[in-house]
Amino acid sequence: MPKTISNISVDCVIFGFDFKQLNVLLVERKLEEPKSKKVLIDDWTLVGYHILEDENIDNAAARILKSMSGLDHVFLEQFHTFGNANRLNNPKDKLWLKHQSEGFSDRVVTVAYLSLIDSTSVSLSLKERNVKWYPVNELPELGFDHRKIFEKGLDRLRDKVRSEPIGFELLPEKFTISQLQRLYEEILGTEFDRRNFRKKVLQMKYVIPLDEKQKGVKHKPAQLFIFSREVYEKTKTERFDFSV
Amino acid sequence: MPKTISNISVDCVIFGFDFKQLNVLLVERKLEEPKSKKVLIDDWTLVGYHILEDENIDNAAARILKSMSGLDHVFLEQFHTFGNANRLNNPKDKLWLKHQSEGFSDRVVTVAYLSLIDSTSVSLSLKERNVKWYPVNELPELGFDHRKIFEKGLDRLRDKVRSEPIGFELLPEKFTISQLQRLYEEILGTEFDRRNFRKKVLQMKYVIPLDEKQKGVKHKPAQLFIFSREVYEKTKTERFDFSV
DNA sequence: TGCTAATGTGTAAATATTACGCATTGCAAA
DNA sequence: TTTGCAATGCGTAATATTTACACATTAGCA
Repeated sequence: MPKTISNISVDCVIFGFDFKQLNVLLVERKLEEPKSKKVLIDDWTLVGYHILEDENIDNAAARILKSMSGLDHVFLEQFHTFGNANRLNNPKDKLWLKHQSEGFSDRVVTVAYLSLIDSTSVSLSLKERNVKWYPVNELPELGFDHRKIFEKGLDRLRDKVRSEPIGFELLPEKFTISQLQRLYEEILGTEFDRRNFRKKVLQMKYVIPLDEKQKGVKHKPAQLFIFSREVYEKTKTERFDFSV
Repeated sequence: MPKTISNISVDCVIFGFDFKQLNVLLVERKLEEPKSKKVLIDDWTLVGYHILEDENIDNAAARILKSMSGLDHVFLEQFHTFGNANRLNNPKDKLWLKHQSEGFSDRVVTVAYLSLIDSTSVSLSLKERNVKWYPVNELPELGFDHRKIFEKGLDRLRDKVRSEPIGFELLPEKFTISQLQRLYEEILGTEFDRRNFRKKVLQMKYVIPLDEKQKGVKHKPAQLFIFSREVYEKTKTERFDFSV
């Protein structure tokens, strides 16, 4: 691995959706006293890493995302940079950094990314550290200033999902209209009328009905749809709008 | 001046409005061969500077903005971080950096800020370098990757002005409805129907009519209004919307 | 006094949003 | 085989919002 830049890092707020809840991907941060095995730190963080010399920041984020999820070419977008002088100054964080092998600066600026992935297609590669999906409203204690970063990422998702068709990134390629509705309701914390929601979606020419139905459900199976970015780009004149 | 961090900077895209055009504040970047006086570089850049050790990034931006405009407590918001490995690698930029006294890294990540100021209240403090307002569609050649930064800043302004009441930041405290309309038309590149625009604005309870009229115009003087952020925050339930 | 260049107001038509009820389908239990 | 369940799929009326558009008013200035 080439050398990293000691004072610049990237953190990813990676969202997934399991048809019930909106989840975020976290990594366990655990530190034990070598001899006594006493637990010094046991909390969670977003996934992140320092950027490499000669590496574009976007590429650093993509690298980290791929190493965690195995996924490439998914929605990944910078949303904010956190660089307060004291952001790594609380005792636990200092302790953690001291125990890391690499020589990190004590003043690190981190560029935060928002990522949306189809979590049904991902099996977490656990590697040496514990990685887990947490529902966004049941988060454990987060290290560093990651709570703040997470909140801002969620805000950005909520903002953006209303004006751009990025919700689809959280669903499998083929999805039903109810699944899409549940997703939007989860993200925005609202409820839509089922019939009006359907009407609205059917107007979007880039949400394309398939000749195929849902399987393995114990009720009337719903029709499946796909999202076409190509059609979306072509017909962009109509404003995308999922306002509450 | 305390020491700066060599690989992290801040750049500000500062917008102003002169009731006709939307302008951006630029600084001249000029370099002459010491002996022959041959002009090696003569172009323009956004205003920016490296951050100081122990200085929060937001504070660095505020410091730079104040040093240029004399203004404090104006609209200032981070919008994107630019950190491609090669962003300062073109010959002119390398030459410029070589001639700067301070020891800058050749890999600098810059955090870009969007600022909106009432340019009618500002007299530029020229200092040692030439500072000028340029209409956003008549920009001169920009150094570094500042063209790209500017474009993204303008995009952000256009986005944001439609969903949040930030346009007022570009106007004097007291303004007429036509001035507000011209501002929105300039930013969004559209035209609004005068009567419908007025109707819309008058519905906003946080745009408050004064018992005072425009002076020094040679036609029927218009009523003056002020924007009240306080009232806005209180009545935020209604969505702010200046969609095209 | 009259001209000019803006401001200031109201209404009808078109469009978009909301509210809401009933028939249909496939599975599973009786 | 029938019946009940749970969700899908469809249509219409009421309401709210947006758009289009025309004429009277005011202050400065010639």
